[in-house]
Amino acid sequence: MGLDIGPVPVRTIHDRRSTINLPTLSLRTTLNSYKVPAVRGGVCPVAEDTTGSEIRRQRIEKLDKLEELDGQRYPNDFKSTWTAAEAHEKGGDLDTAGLKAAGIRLSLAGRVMAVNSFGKSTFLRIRDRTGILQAYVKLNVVGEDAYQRLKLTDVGDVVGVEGTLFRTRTDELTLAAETYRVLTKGLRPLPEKWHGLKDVEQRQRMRYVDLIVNDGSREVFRTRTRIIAHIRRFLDERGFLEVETPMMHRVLGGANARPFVTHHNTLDLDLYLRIAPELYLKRLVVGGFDRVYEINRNFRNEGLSTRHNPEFTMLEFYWGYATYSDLMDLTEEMLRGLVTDLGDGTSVEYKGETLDFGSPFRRLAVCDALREYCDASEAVFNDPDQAATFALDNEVPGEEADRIRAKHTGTDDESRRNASLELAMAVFENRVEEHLIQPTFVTGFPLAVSPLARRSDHDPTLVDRYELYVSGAEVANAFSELNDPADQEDRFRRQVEAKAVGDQEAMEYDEDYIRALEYGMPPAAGEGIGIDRLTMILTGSESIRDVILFPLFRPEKK
RNA sequence: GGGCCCAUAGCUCAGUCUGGUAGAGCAGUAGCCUUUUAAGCUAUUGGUCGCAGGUUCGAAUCCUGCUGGGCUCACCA
Repeated sequence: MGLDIGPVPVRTIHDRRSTINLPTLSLRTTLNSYKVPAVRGGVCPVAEDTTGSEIRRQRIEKLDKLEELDGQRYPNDFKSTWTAAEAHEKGGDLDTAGLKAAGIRLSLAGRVMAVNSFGKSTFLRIRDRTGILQAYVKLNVVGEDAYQRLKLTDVGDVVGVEGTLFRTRTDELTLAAETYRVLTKGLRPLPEKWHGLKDVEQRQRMRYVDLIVNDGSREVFRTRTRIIAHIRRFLDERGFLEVETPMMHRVLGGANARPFVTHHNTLDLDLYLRIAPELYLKRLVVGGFDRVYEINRNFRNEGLSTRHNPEFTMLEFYWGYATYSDLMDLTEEMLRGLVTDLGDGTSVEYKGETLDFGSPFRRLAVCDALREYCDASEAVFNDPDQAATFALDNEVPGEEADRIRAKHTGTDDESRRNASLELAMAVFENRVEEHLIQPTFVTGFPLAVSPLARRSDHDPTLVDRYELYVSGAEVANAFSELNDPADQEDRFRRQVEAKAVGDQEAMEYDEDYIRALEYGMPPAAGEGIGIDRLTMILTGSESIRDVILFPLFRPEKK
């Protein structure tokens, strides 16, 4: 059974503020020195949390002592001259004598990741956004006060060090401190230095901690950004214009999915969070931006899984005077370039398979796939009764099969074939997708499941559409666009009818979009690529939550 | 929503099968230590064993329910 929850209202911040309870602040009453700033609007975001209270108490005491030494608790006047990476660049080629001669001075700020103390001298590993540089602090060099600050330092604090570069006995480039300051005292201990933070839930709920301690996690999100930057560059170079279209829609459309609903107070207007930007981007093609793209969020009110987050990022782009066949070539070129740019070579290891992006991608029609993987007979594609039996044999729920048949009431050959193909499509989703490991363009989609795609010139029951599958998951969906307003009107009507027989994911009739098409949309082809899923494959992540910085979770219970 | 699995110190984990005073390493605290890098040595703090019931003389351990999470199925991209 599917999730049978209706549209979920999204409350505004204003609404939530008026209903939230003021949490108690345990520390405020037990620790005089824990100074809490006033919070606007009387809503304090600090919830009661006694986690590691003993350790926190000790660290707050250290913070007090630092204030006694320095006159303030959280100084913000420290400037680092170089990053850790720049220090390694400047000093990396010099040996002990060379460094002494060069006398390279710098100041560096970052988080303390490890401390090795010898009483009157101490090594610190300091990490900034670019990497790690070791610092060496000696009592007789920095003086009593600075060394006292050092003794009040814990792993996890943010510090600032100024000094010159030298090499240790083990030949490690190190900053010999002349001054030492604690910039931000960490009140909570970092996870264990060797095993790190492994608990999946904690890593995702407290991403800030995950990013501090897990190198792999930082790398995944850097790679995600590189992927998006690469795609932008690729499209920009080819004359595509990046735009932003509305996230709040009055008419549901552009995809088949269940929406979130929100509300505009002044206009007293219910709005959907968009499930796809498609219909707006194609309005822009009408407007003359015939190479246009958007990389942004979509929202779908459906279940959560390792492949689904309620908000996810899509690239959608539209290319005037091109066809879905041109798009296949462009997509291959884009992904091949991306894989080459990110790693070495044209293949990617994912879930124990070597995915080959170097060779031309396989192209496979839906019907051929069903013949190959499910032994479908010809009758399955033309006779709704045979198709229904085929569907039930392949674990399509009877309820779904009935609903599909109810949408196709005509008795002519074309209607019968439409019904058969839509049933066959359900089997494809159940039985074929999992086999499509290597990048594969699946073509020959039924018109019945493609309300926005251009009808095939060779078969009126098919459309010029493909989906790209990689590692058994849909990564892209593309088609030659339907720009015949009369045909589009007819397709919208069918969506409305489908909604009437219980298809909760069907689109609504979009009058304004029809009007736009009546002004004339140039022939065009468009594609959507799931950035999260692409990132999963290119970073070796098995869960979508590993490539989304802050995935949706149930609220933490107190 | 169904199935399987998990929840013990700030973190990583033993202990559960076979019920008998709550354990280790790291982190922390107090010392020693001026070239370490999972530094070392000595001592030591820290737990309502996810929550609520039940069985029992006695429950981290057995039973039931609940909460949160993971995988998976369904829905979907």
